[in-house]
Amino acid sequence: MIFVIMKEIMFSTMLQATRKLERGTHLVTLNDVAKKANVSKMTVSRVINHPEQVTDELKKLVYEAMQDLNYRPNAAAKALANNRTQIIKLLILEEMDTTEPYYMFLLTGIANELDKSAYSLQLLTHKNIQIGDSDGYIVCGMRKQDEELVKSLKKPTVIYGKNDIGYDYVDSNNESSMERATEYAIRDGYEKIVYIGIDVDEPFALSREKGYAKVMEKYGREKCLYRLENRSRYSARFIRDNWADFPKNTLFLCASDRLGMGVIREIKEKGYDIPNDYGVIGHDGVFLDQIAYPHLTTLKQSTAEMGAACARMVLKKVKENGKPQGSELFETELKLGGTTRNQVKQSSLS
Amino acid sequence: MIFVIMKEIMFSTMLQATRKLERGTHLVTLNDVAKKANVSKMTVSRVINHPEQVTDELKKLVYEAMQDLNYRPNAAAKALANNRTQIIKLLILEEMDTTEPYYMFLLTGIANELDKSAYSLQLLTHKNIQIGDSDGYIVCGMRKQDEELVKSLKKPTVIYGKNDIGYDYVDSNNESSMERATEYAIRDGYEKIVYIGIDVDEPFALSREKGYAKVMEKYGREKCLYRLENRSRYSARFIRDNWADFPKNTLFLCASDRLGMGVIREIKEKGYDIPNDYGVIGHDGVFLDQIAYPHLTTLKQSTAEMGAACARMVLKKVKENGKPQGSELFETELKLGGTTRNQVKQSSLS
DNA sequence: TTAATTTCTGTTACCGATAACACCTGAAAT
DNA sequence: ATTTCAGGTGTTATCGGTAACAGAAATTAA
Repeated sequence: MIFVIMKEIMFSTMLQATRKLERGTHLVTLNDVAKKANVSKMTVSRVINHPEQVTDELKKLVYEAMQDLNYRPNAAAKALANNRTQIIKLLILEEMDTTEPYYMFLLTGIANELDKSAYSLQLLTHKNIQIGDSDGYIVCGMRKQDEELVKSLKKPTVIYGKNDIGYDYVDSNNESSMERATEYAIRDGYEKIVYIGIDVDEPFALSREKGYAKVMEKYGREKCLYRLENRSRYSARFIRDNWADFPKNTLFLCASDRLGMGVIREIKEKGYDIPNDYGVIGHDGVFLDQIAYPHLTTLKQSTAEMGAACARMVLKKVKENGKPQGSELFETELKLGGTTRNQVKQSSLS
Repeated sequence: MIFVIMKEIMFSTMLQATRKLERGTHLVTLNDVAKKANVSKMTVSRVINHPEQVTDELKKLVYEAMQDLNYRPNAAAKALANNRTQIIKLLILEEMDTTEPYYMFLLTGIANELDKSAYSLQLLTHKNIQIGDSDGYIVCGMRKQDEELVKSLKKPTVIYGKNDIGYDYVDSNNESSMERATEYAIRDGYEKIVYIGIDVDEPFALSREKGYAKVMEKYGREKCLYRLENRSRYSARFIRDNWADFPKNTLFLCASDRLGMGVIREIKEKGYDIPNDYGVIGHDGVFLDQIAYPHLTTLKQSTAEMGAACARMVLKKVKENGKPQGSELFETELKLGGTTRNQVKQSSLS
């Protein structure tokens, strides 16, 4: 602030109050850099956007000038000239109050990455879908019924979550995640491994089931797979209603921490010990696992990193005029809590 | 969208491919509206920004033209001309993984409101404070140690949360919130009301305590007030360690749902009944109250509305060149769960 | 040595909006 | 009837960048 004020005083003292100064205070422009480096502003612009077209010598001069003046490009001007908006819209199609709070981490990851490219974010929820101008979209929580909407988007789009409609996406490697968990459960000495999945016909749910099924077959264990709505009271009720089917030394492998919490609650209610009598493993590892008591053993997603990856992917796609980017899968981390016995050497895991 | 395609076809058919069309596709500009309405673009601009300077007759023409063409102002151009950025930065100074997920709701509220004014959001966290260009700031989770940082901001700033440093803010009415809860607890027949607060020296914590204290005095009850770090394991341990002090028919009034969860857990652990033997009331009502079993009776904050209010306040402040806006307090809603007896007629509450 | 390229840099026009100014009307004042 | 003035509208320059083109210098080819 002091600097700004000083600058203003200096100028008005010099009676040089140009229109530019009256209007605004953006300090350093391309022009300033250009003057300092004794080149045209086009050259400076090239150094930034097409450095290969500029001599090393000039590039050096320009870089130094930019450093000295602490040049920061004006996103609005850039946007206007490129016919871009410098905005990426994030569509959240899920009800947020029924969902776990990992969105916040996802958002943080996205936002930090966008910032680096002077992009900003607009958040749209199912309640507020004003598909205005933007350079691209990131879509989360997409279900089958949202496909039409997503297909109607006219700009580069990346989906957070595997999908069947050929869109570029970023996701956790749900299959390998559950493989690892199942393997761990078996090695941790649990006899029966019951899978409690989420009752939606979506790729993420199917992948998780597949991971479980694969390892159970590999070990010749009997599969035991259920599907519930993703709410702790349903998993609690499920345990209560089917208690006879679950002998001691059973582990419940849950497709979400939320389901895991219901399971824990009900086992404690029955007076059994976790992890000795029964084990529980959840999935997501964002928040609920820490709220649970004992802390849930869970598969922790790298939510913020995945957000960053989404952002990088859309931006790249924007730059390359919508060119397909494929997909990116992130491994989860098995985070041990107090709901498993944890007698396995971590190093012995694949 | 059909409209878009048609328009493109029309133009190319007419072999009128101007440079504008080659470069981009922003459809309708001020100029287009101006032509359609037979006025200059300056008039259109005035209709938008200074309608009082334009005849009703022309205004009508212009509005119609805008409607017909579905005109959407170009935020980048506007930003550039006004020497603005059309960006508001949100600073989250708290660790998000120790905090409840209400930020997501806050964010939604902010984002929706900003959208309406073609503003977008940039999210900054304590890990990533790149205070670049923006027109204003919204700050959340500010603690004493952050005051310097906040004071160094050079643009209109609104704080989410009451503060002592004279900044405009939006917050829940924490005092009246706890007054209501205390009153309710008493009327619901609990003999002893224990307050479990959060151990930070911040206005929100103090206001909540004050609300409790006030009503306890009013009813001539003995105050019993503790402060803990905001984690469920601490409140659980606290209950365990001081169990002797809590006869049956005690209600624990907690400054957060998180603390409330620890209390519930420990009471259940001891084998007592909630809500008959003991009562629990939490605060926040964003997410954890629904995870708790039984559901927590809590004071639900209007988080999204407060977010919207923050956004409106910064935008107003930006428009009015930083003019102070005062503060805005939102009442919480007493949301009854299974942790209180709920024998009180709601209507009898103040 | 001169013509033909290639490589690099500068000039111009433009993106879509706005403030300042110029101008033009008609009503009020003299 | 002429001057003043106010309100209402159009013109111009500008915000800070970038693409397209033009032009100069350095290479290469002949």
